[in-house]
Amino acid sequence: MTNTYHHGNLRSSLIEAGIELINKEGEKKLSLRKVAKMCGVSQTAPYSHFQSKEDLLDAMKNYVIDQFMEALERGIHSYENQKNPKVLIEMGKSYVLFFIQNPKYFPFLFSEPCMKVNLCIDGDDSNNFPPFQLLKSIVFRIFGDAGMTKEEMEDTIISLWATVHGLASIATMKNVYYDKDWEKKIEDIIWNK
Amino acid sequence: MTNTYHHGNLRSSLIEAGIELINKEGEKKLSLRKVAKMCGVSQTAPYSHFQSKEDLLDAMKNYVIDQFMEALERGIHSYENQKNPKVLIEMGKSYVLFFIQNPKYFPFLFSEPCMKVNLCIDGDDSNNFPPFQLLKSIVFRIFGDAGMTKEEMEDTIISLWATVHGLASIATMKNVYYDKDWEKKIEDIIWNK
DNA sequence: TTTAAATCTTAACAGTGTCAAGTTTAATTT
DNA sequence: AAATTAAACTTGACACTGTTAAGATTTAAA
Repeated sequence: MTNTYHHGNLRSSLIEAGIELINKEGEKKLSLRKVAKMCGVSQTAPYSHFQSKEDLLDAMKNYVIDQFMEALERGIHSYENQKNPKVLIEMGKSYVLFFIQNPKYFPFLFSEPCMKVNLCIDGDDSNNFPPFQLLKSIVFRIFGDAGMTKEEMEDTIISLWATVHGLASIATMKNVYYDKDWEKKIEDIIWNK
Repeated sequence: MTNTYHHGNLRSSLIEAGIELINKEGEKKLSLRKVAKMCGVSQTAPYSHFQSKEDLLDAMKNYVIDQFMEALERGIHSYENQKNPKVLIEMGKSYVLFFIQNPKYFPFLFSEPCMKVNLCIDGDDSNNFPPFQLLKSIVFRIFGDAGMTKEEMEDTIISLWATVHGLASIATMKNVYYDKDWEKKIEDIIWNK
């Protein structure tokens, strides 16, 4: 049939076209009208699937977060013994590496984050930013039975996240010049903790 | 005289009005026209002083960087012995504290930075991002004569910056919930390095 | 088969950055 | 002191933006 009025897959197409634009030109140059045109659809068609531009951006972020979580979990499962503290190092490496491989995702995810992050040790995790929730659960799994106090675990969690997140931030800043191999340097630094 | 045609101070007024807007509503809601209106001047008047909106934003960032540098230097000089490694901790605390006190400045300065950062140990520092140049020079001053290799110093510099920058990033994310005292937690974490 | 709902369309609105051309004031030269 | 030039501003216009309103087309439900 030659029906071109209904796209069929517009919602996910818009998300993927949007992410393509993010990787090409960054969030600042992304416009709803461009994304719509990429999908061969009128300017206002997206409003059948998203309340606003911000709403589409949130959906795109969730799409990226899913990929991010998969990368983190691949790193974590490189050790069979899930109580080996080395899994934290692998997670950290995966964290930084994901953004080195997808530099545009870092400012996109973290400039105006779409999700809540609860740092409190006994805080509600059900709506927590998934990567952070994952870090929290792993620290608990490794150190919870090992006599570490809650306060020490909280310090560990925040410190780990700060270091790794800071490394990712530096490694992906487009104005940072560094002539050596980031991956190696990051491994060095994470190991020396 | 009743001359209101020439503003007299427009360039700096635009910068300050722009920063006021950043603090009120963030960079995303800042428009050239709003800033111009705040200064009681027409939409295109800013073009006599800045080539583009981006150009004004860069000037605003440099204005903020000056304040930032002052805060860092106040922290550094809390010890008279400038070779005491504790000055690095004071610098780190000042770094994070500056952004806790001015949360909107963090995404503003680092989302699309206006200056180059050269991480290479022997790199050219003349055009380097001033706060980073400062960190580099202090690490050199403290550890340069103390038998530390260049490679170790580079590790130290990147690691310090990553940790402190990561802490600032976390502490200022508007979606991060944390019910305790950030300043104390940051002190804990920086000291435990 | 009619009705309702979902998905799309065009037309229009106010707001944006920026250019072009002209006006007013200040500075410089004669 | 007068004339000229340059700097700092103005209005008007352009293409682009997010978003709303009202209507058209297709699919799903009754």
